Amino acid sequence: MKRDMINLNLIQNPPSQGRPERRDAAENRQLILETADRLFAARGVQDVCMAEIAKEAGIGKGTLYRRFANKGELCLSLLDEDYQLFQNQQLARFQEQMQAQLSPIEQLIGFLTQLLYFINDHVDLLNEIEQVGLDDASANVSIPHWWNHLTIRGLLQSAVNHGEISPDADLEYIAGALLAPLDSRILRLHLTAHGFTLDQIAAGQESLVRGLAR
Amino acid sequence: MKRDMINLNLIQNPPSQGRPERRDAAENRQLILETADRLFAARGVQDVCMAEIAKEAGIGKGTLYRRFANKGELCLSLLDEDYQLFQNQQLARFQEQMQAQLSPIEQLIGFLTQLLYFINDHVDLLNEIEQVGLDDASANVSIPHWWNHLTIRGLLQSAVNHGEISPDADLEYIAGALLAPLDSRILRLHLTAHGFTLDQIAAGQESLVRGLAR
DNA sequence: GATATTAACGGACCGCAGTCCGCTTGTCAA
DNA sequence: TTGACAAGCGGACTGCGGTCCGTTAATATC
Repeated sequence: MKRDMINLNLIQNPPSQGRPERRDAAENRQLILETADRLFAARGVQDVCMAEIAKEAGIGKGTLYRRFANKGELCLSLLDEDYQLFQNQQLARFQEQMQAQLSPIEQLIGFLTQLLYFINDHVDLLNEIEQVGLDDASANVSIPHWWNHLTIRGLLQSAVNHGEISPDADLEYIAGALLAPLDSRILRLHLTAHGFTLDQIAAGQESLVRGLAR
Repeated sequence: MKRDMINLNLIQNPPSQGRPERRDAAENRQLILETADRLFAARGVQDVCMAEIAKEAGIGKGTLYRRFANKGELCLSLLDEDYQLFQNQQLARFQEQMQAQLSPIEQLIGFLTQLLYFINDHVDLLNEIEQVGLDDASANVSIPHWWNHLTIRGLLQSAVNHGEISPDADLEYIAGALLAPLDSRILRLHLTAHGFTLDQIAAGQESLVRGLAR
């Protein structure tokens, strides 16, 4: 069975539906992204407010919010490039590993490790992204989250097909449970309050996944 | 080996250190708790703001914040009674189950299920509690979280001693990983966006725990 | 090039969490 | 009873995320 691993790519950098942005609007989008990137790098995502980004970019707050509905969406756009790179790297890895006949369980362990490091590298942006939409019912979940979930689910399904995991397993939930400790808020908790190290987490993940295989 | 399961009980309902509260202060604390409880019940935790609680209680905002440093702390106090009840119930359960010689793994599954339902019943309060302190480095973690973690860890340790789990396992991390999907924010995500049911989650948890046992 | 249309723009504005500080009052010792 | 003082008190204030709406200007059509 083929896994559904098309690069989703529908983060909303250019809105891509309706007619294209006016030139000034497109310029501002770029300007905002560059400004935000610079300010975030200098003083941390948490400590830079939207008004400041607008001011520093020399535009009004209304303009900023016309481009990006909220801080999370801005952060999502900022993450976009790196995340697409990550997706493509993983896709390439899967290709190699498939040819090398690496078992799905091993692939899953590898993916979770890679994901762990990626998330750790972008905790602050992701934190802002995940903060958004606690009331919004659906659309609650950021796009990266869904791709991660889908990928893990796909690997689990492969493992079932490969006989490594019982066909009775609830793959949908297991994927969610494996992903939960990688939520940026939880990860941060684990790293700071609990004092876990990245290697420790990677090892722990691995042992959990191995537990799934019989 | 005995598990460390003293009822922590040090939620800060009366502050319990330093001299006792002045009478007016204690009255206000009660008044605030009752008012908040009523408003939250009527319109939801998220939709009631601190100013409204103060106004409805007929006190100033400063007074409110003198009693409770932030909304999360207020919610924690509101949760206190129920949570202590929960703790005691679980402690009693463990007693029974120990006498019935139920294996630690089974006890853990039972505990996680009970915890799932408890958290589900109090998602809104917990959500507010967990929102707090993303920058605070330590003290980040709410007291309930620690007790839950400690309890799970204790049960895992018993399972190791009982030969159900490999002694090489990283119990500290595993406890964290099992608890992660029960974080109120993640649980809410799972219930709404993913559409998981409580029974599904309980079953999924159980299968993960069984996977840990060899 | 003139004109209409439609999106972009900017900044005043709102609501909420949390802080500050000058005023008031309970409590305890004399 | 009184007086001193720590604790309690209230509400104006700040900062931030996000919205609104009157004004401006880019494009499309003639």
